[in-house]
Amino acid sequence: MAGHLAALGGEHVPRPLPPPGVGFQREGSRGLDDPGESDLAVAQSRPPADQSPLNPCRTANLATVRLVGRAPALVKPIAALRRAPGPGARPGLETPTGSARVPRMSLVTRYAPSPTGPLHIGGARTALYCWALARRHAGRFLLRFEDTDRARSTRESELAVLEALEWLGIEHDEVPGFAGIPRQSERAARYAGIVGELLERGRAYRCTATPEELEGMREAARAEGRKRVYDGRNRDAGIPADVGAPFCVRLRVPDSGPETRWTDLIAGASGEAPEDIDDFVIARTDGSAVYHLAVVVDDHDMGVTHVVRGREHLSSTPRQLLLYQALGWEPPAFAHVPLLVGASGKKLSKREGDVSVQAYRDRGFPAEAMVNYLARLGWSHGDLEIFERRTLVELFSLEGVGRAPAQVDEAKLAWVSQQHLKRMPAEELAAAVQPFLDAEAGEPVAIGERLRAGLDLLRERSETLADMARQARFLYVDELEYEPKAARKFLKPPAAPLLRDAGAALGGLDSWDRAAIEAALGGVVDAHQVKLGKLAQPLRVAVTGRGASPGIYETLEALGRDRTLARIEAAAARAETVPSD
RNA sequence: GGUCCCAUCGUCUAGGGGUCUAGGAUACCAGGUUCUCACCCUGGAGACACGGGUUCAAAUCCCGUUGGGAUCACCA
Repeated sequence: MAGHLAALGGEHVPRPLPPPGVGFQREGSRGLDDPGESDLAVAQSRPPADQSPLNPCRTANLATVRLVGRAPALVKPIAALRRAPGPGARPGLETPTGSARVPRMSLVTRYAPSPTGPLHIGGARTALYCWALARRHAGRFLLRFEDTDRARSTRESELAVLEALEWLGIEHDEVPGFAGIPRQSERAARYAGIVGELLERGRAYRCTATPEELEGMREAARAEGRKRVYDGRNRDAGIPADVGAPFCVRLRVPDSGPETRWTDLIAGASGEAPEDIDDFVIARTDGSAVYHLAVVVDDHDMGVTHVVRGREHLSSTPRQLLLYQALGWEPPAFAHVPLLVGASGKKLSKREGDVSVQAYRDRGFPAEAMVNYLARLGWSHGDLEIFERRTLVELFSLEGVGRAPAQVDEAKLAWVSQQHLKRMPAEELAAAVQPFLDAEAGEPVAIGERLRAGLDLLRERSETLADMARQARFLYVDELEYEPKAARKFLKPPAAPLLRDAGAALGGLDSWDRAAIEAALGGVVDAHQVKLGKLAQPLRVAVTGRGASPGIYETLEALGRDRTLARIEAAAARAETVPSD
């Protein structure tokens, strides 16, 4: 957090890059097939010993140890990867021979949001993929704010985005040559210089066409069925800077040429015929640069090698390619991630409810679960369903990303969340529930040994941290409130003697542990000649106030002797006074 | 409308000509376990959008149709 925020302030905060290969799987380090205590890599439904290529638990190790590509036997022929025929072989990330176009060690990705609101989960997923790709290849993951929309961009949103990424554990690296996180709004001079250069070299020209003229051209183009709208009237007019009329700057787009086609790392062969592309504006009348120019210049200046971004940018990529060409720069590799859609099947929007990362955090989904779910939404690796960040970094590959849009399914998110809750280390779990506990209690709650034990019992019964905090109420509130329905059903006169005897048996215990409690209650059950349920249910309501809870023995153990006895007494008294119906 | 893209159970996905009467996960249903709830276990139902090709053989390749989406700005 500190790093992020300081960086935002524009100060240079050194964050040394790890040496190549450091940070993940290294030679000699523990392999994935060693079931470590914190490793969540679980291939559902496959025996652990299975060595099929689908089981990451063994084979993936080969690929990561030396940070080279997958073992040759496991990698599909590059050509077959994405139905990407024709020229421009897929820029291989995983070629075993090491002949990848981009040297692996220098792989650089970036996430470049417009700070116009909170980070939504679609953006978070894109950032996650960028981050995972960079980490997987020991490269760097950079951040940049595209805040040229001055009206809608706010510092507050920048903060919100940073906070969301921070929470998700998506850490960005320092951008070489920049102080803090680059903002487009601060780079106007650089863009202007580039525009000037393009003008000088004849790759761009000034155009004085008015909005009205443009409107006319649009109509004409439509009427004639022409693809290009701009008729090129000022293309060769050689309009000087001192025309005395307002002008914008347009790029001279070639009539033909291959530079508008590329092999997208996710979408496959992509592109558009150059003759369909207008001489588009690169600098507005007020001299400011247009978005496409800014991205290209920024990505180049930041040394970005792999542009991983949302699918909505796919159709503007040809124009950016044209810019790279005009500038004489080598374009990066592109990977366009399919959109995330809501339950309606439409693009994610406010209509679907609050889909911001913050909203999910506030609802109690652990960050690890969000990362897991989001990563798995559109990306897959065999049957792997539950995994942690570390595993994602070891296994992530653009080849595993699908091409179809994905829909958010809260039911599955809930399941993923529960799986993480079940396996989270105690320390982590305590830290994660703390805010929910406090909120539920209305005051700070201290997590002692007892409460921690109680939390443990609730892991497999909770889908979210909020859920867990709610169920744990009986462990930390002084005044127990009964669920009306449960109390009506179980706290009745016939239960009173059972409760009193249980209280007496429990009160006479020397040690307060599960075994002793079980023995004591067993005695009561035997004495009354009833089944355990007859005692367990009233007891459960007595101590938890609810009809459902973890097993009764461990519940009492976690609650502690004093509270247990007091609550049994209170419940027995209540049971006696309630008229039998 | 132009251009481009996408299409396997409700959802996320595996699949890349034969190994597919299509696998896994989730959700759903039934049963088991059981002091409740959950977890867990077992079983069930559930998909190649449609139509043509190519081929001895198509979920897989080609064309078309349908449906969905993105994008077409001196927005980002």
